[in-house]
Amino acid sequence: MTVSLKSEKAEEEAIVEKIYAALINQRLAPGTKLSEALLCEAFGVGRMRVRRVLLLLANRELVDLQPNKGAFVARPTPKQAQEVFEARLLIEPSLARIAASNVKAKDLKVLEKHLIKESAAHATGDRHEAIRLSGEFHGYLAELSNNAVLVRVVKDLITRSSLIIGMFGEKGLINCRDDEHAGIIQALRAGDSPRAESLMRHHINHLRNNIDFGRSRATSEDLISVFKGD
Amino acid sequence: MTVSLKSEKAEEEAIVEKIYAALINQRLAPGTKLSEALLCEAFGVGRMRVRRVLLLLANRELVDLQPNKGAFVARPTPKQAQEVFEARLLIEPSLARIAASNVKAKDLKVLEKHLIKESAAHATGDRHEAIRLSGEFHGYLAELSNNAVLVRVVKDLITRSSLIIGMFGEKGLINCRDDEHAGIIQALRAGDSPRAESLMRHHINHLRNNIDFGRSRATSEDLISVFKGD
DNA sequence: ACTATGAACATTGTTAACAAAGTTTGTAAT
DNA sequence: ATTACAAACTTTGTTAACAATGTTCATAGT
Repeated sequence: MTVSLKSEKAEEEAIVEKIYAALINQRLAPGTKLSEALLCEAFGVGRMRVRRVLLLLANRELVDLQPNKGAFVARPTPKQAQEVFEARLLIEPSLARIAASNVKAKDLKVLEKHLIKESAAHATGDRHEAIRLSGEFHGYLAELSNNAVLVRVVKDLITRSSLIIGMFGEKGLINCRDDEHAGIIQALRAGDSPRAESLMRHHINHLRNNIDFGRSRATSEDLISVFKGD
Repeated sequence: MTVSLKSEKAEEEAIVEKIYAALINQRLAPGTKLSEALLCEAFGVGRMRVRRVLLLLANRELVDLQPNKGAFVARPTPKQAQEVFEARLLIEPSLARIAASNVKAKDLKVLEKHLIKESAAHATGDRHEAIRLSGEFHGYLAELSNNAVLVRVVKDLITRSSLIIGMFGEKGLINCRDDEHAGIIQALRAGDSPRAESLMRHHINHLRNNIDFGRSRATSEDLISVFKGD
């Protein structure tokens, strides 16, 4: 069975990653209750494991742990939402600048291939996939820094951004305009650090301006169906 | 209204904070074993509580959780250490820039009072206290951003920096030269954002350059092995 | 009908016993 | 004396039962 050297630690991290993915995909809407029993069922693990996972997610402010009530997908407040984007605005442009001096030919290949997928998602109007791919793009860029600390921070911010978009929606139709991503890739290829930084700054500003921090819309989904494939 | 629950939640966070403080104070050296029984005794709480605290600390990479062996204060690798300082170099100068436009008169008062304490610690040669106060200074500055996300990130980096200094020591005698802090405060008072940013960048560069990433200092573990031959 | 009350139910939180792995200690053989 | 091995001990990891809290639902009274 599962008792092998595959340490329970890794399995636990895998569950965290799955929930991460579900949050980014917006298959788990803010406010959704994450009941222990259902998660045990969904992942086929004991309650203790599930509770640890929930604690970790709560620590990253992705779920809200209410005493004696249970765990719920976090519902970022307008204040928190703005903080997240302010943080991204502070970090990611500098990251893009660093990326422009670190980037290798093979990285550019990966990014360009990714960009094609993004365009396709936009073309077919697959909104969730577009959001997921957009986050992935920003994650790839962070990884070009070769800095695990920054990668971790940015990935957390990206995940929270998905929650935020789920909470507050978007004013416009598009979330990450793929042509802006294309421009950033162009700057990277040219090794033009200042331009990469500037483009990223404007890009995140666009993202932020497209979010309506005013009112929130919360929905709920069924847990079992969300993790059916796992 | 249940008082017990609130206090328990707070109590748990309080334990995390206490260990945080001990790490910053360098009263807990890297590699030190944090046995569950000992921590239960020290804080007068159950084992479950302690395990949760350790999980949270591990999540922040402040402790190393080795399966079936226990929890140990993290021993940052040279690579990790450089990543931490690279991250600080990327974030904190921008933070100083923002702080310069946000700072109020009362904030300046707090910072100046703090600076006096720092000078005193340096004067009396209280190295641990100086390190603690230096970290606190950087934390205060982060708080001027009014951004909980960034505050959290920076405080984690500061705590890890203490571990790093504990691991790799410093080439020079001084860790955070209080006169550099003084210069930053001066720039803040003048509302000179570019200067605050520039000073902070140089300051963190000095910090980093004072750390010898090459070899790690002896820890308690090493001491045991040293005494084995006697 | 609608609200209020309380009992039955379900879920979360805690504790304690148990299992498993690691560590130390003592003994015997070379 | 040193190494190898095994038993006793200690520490961590898991499980399951229990306690406490929250939720739902049925009933009764206005």
